[in-house]
Amino acid sequence: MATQPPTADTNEDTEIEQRNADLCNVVGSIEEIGSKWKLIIINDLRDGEKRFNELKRSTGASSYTLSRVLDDLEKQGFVENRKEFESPVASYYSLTNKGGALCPVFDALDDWGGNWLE
Amino acid sequence: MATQPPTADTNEDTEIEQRNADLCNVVGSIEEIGSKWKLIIINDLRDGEKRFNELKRSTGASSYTLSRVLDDLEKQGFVENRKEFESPVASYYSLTNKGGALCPVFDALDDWGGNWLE
DNA sequence: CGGCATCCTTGGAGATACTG
DNA sequence: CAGTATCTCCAAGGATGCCG
Repeated sequence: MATQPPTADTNEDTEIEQRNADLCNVVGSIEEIGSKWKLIIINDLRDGEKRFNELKRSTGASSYTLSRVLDDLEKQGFVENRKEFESPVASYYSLTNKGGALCPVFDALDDWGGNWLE
Repeated sequence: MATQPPTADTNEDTEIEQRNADLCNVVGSIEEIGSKWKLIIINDLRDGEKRFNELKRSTGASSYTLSRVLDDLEKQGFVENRKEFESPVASYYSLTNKGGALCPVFDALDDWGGNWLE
């Protein structure tokens, strides 16, 4: 992709706008979930429903952080919470469709890691 | 960070290790590039070579941040730097193979954004 | 143009302790 | 078990200035 010289820039603007339209999705996505804990937690929930302390153990997040991030993810619509009020309270977290739709992203990450990590 | 549990551990560890084996690639990847600016900058370089101030404009990062993150990315092997010392110095940044191999991740993000953003 | 050096503010996040 | 409440600390990152 050679940078076009400033001559005959008729198409350049639209090209750039086109590109921005392209990249906006990525940047927007990054703004939404581009933080370490969000990514790790969402990824961890790909296995299916998990409870609070289970997540705490598997992600290594403190309960404070976990609580906050889960709350955030729930508000953003990535995660669902289901509570059972019997005996010792149990609350289960799982991905919504929106959250589950991120699987290809993690698959790609997994793939990349397999080739380039270590 | 290896927190030693005071009480003798159960066979829970093997379970966790098993899980880590599965998720390690993803988590490892996230640990390496799971920060907003790194992702945004790498994504921005997918178009090809860009110079410092070009990146500064297109990413919106301050020169301080941009400089730091680029430096980091270079050390991590995601980004390459090419300098031209003539006239006003020019330095161009581009993705290495390792960095370019992340394209599928961004494609997946782009795809996701297209469906779930806005 | 590229990019450090500084100062300063914010919040991300660990540790710990406490409740329903 | 599933959180909430503090307290605290440190790194991320904006603003600004300077310099080759």
